[in-house]
Amino acid sequence: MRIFIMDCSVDYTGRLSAHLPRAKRLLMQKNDGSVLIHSDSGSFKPLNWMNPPCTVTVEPPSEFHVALGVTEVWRVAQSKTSDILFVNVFEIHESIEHDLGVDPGLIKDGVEAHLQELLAAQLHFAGEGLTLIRREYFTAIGPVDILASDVRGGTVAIELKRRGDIDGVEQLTRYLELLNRDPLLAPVRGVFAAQEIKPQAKTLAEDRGIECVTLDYDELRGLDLAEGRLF
Amino acid sequence: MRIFIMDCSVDYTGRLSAHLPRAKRLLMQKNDGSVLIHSDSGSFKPLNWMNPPCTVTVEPPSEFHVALGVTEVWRVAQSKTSDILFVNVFEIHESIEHDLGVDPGLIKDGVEAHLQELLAAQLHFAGEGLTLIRREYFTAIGPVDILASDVRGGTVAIELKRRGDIDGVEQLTRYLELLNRDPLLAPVRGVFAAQEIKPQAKTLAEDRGIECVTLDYDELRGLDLAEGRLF
DNA sequence: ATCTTAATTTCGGCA
DNA sequence: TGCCGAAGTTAAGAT
Repeated sequence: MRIFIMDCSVDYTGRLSAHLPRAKRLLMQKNDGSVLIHSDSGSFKPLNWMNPPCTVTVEPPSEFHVALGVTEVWRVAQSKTSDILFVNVFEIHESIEHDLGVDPGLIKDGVEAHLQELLAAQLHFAGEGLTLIRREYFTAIGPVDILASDVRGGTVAIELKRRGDIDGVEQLTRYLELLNRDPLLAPVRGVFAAQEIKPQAKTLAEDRGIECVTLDYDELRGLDLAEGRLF
Repeated sequence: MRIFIMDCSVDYTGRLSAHLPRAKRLLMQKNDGSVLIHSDSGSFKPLNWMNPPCTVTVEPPSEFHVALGVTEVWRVAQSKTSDILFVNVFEIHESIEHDLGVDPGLIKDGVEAHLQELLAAQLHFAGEGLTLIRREYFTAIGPVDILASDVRGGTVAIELKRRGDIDGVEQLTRYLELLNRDPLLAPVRGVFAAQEIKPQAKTLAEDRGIECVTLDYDELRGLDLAEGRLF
C-alpha cells in the first residue's frame, strides 16, 4: 500500500462524470491497484475512487496542464468497465509505502443470519406452541426465513428483518399467498418479526392478518450468552 | 488528518458486534475525530470505521492485553449513538500528520444532465425524424429540456426525467401550452422521456396527447462509448 | 425534521 | 458467473 499526501485535481468518467478541484488530499493506492482519494472530513466514502482491478499509469502532463502547474497525470483505468480516473498531480507533500500482507478479515456478529439462528432456536419469542419445520424454507419465489407448525395443525411463515418495513410485509404476503396453495401446509399464517417495526409496516401487516412481533436482540442473545458462560 | 501504519486488533460494538484479528493495517483519523481502518485489499469500504462526531481516548491496556503484547487501547466513541470501537495497538510502524484544510468538494455531472446530453445527440431514441433545435430552450416559465423539429414541420418539446412522475407531465403540459402560442413553433407536441415512467404519469400523459418514451440508459450510453472510440 | 429513494452503492450467498 | 437481497448500508433529495 502506498499513501500520498498531495495537491491534486481529479477527473472521473464512468457511469457518471465528476470533477474535484485542486486541493490537498490523501491518495491511497492499494496493492490491487485500486485508488481512494480522501479529504479530511466526510464519512468513510472517498471523494473519488477506482475499484479493482485497475492499473495506474503515469503520463506526462499536456501543455495545458503544465501551464496550470501540473507535474504528472496519473491515469487510473478499470480493466473491466471503461471507467477512467485522472489524477492531476501538482505537488506531492509526502509519500509512504508499506506491505500490509493479507488481512485475516472481519468477524461479524448480530446480522440477520444471526437473528434467524437465535429465533429458530427459541421459537416461543415468535408465538406460543410453535415447532420448527425448517429455516430458509425454499419456494419458487424465494426462501421463507422460518417455517413452523403450530399446535392447531396450521403452518406459520416467519419473515425476519432487522428493521421491519413495508417491503418486508409485501414479501411475506407473497410467500403466504403461495404457501396457502399447498394443501399440505394450509392454512398458513404469517408472523413479521423484527427488532424495530415501522408504524406503516405494522398497520399494513395487521390489516392483512399478519402478526407483528418486536424482537429484543439482547433478550434473544441473553440465553446465548448464558450458554456461553458455561464454557 | 493522521495516518498510522500499525499492528492492531479491533473490536466494535454498536448495531452489531465485529472483531478484527491482529494484523498490520492503515488507520486514518480525520479532523472530525472519525476513524477508518483499511487493509491492503477490498474496495473503498474500510474493514471497520466510526462515523463523526466521535472522540478518541487512549487507555492503558489491561493485564490481559499486556500479556498479549498490546501497548495501548484506543477507545473511539460516537457521541450520538452508543457505538464504540476499541483499537488494540500492538506496534506503530509509522505515523504521519497533515493539515489538509477544507475540501472544495466533488462536482457531479448529474445523471439527468448526462441523459439530456446523450439523448440530444441521439434524438431517434425520442422519435423518428427529429432534428435538434436546442437543449435548455428558454421560455418565460423555465427551460424546456430539449426542443426539436419533426419532418412534418412541427415542433417537439421533450421533457426528460430520471424517473417519470406526475409533476413532470404537469411541467411539460405548461410548456406545451406556452409554446403553442408561438406561431413560429406551433404545432408543438410533447414527448415525456424517462428511464422509468410511473403508471399514473403515463396515463395522464397519454390522456393529454403526450407521447411517453422509456429510455434505456445503457443503450444510450452504449452508442456514446462507440462514438468515443472514434477519438 | 422526517421520509423516500438512489448509489460510480458494496458485499455476501447461492443457483 | 450472474442474480438476489442485506448492509453498522450511506447520502441526497422531497415532503
